[in-house]
Amino acid sequence: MMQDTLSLTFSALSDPTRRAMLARLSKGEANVSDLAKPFLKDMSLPAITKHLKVLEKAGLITKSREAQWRPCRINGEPLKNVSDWMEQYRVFWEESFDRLDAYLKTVTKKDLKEKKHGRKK
Amino acid sequence: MMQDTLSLTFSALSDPTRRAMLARLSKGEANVSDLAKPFLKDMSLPAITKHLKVLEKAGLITKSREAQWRPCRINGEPLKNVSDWMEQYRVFWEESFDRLDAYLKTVTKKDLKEKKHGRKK
DNA sequence: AGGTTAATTAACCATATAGTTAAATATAAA
DNA sequence: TTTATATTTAACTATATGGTTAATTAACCT
Repeated sequence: MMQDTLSLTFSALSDPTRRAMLARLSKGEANVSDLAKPFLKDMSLPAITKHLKVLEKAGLITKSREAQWRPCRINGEPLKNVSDWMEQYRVFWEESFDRLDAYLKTVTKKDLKEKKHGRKK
Repeated sequence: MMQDTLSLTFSALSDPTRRAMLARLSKGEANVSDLAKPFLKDMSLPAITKHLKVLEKAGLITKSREAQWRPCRINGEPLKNVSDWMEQYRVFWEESFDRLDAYLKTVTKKDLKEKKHGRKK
């Protein structure tokens, strides 16, 4: 079972169908059948409803009512929490480039030496 | 089933135990029993092993061997992918609510116009 | 009222996930 | 060689997840 909001958000984002729905909603409001259209060859409408429920429970979208349609809108707030959580780790992917760079420089130097002295390892 | 790397990463991050392990590893290398210690009142060691396997398969940590210990290190690369994915949504949490609201209303108006003049898309 | 469109709910199924206990493996140390 | 420590694997269980089809609800349109 999952109670904390960050887990709920990450879990909702861990599905490509749901991420595609968010991507669509980032271009503007859309109702359920609009959102379903790209996926109806792969899955049924009830499956879509379920995915939307997951997004809704995570607070990533909101649904309203307009006649028989349910227009959905993206809500970025939970993504703010993800972004805040990510910040503490930024150094670990920016640093890796430095290390790779340093490593490549080392290898190059070593290689040059090896060539000169005809030695390996 | 989950094949794409982004889904794998989000899924690995959707558990508070695993995020706590990452937080611990962000302070430096640690072996399995170090990582387990804060959780042994809540779960068994095999449960810890499984969580670490999830993190490892997502590429978020690497494990090496040192005598009977398995020192683990964080690997930030998958988080870079998450960060890149997140960028397209930054506008939805970072801009003022008024501006975001205005933006969404614009998109909605366009959609309504399209509806008025007949078919969408 | 009857029919159409939009979306959800119910009931069900298969697989994945997160945990358990008990046994096994790997290495060090006595 | 035995024992202790660190960790994993095996076998199992319960619940969650992601899908299905069939039925249902809700609102609109003649």
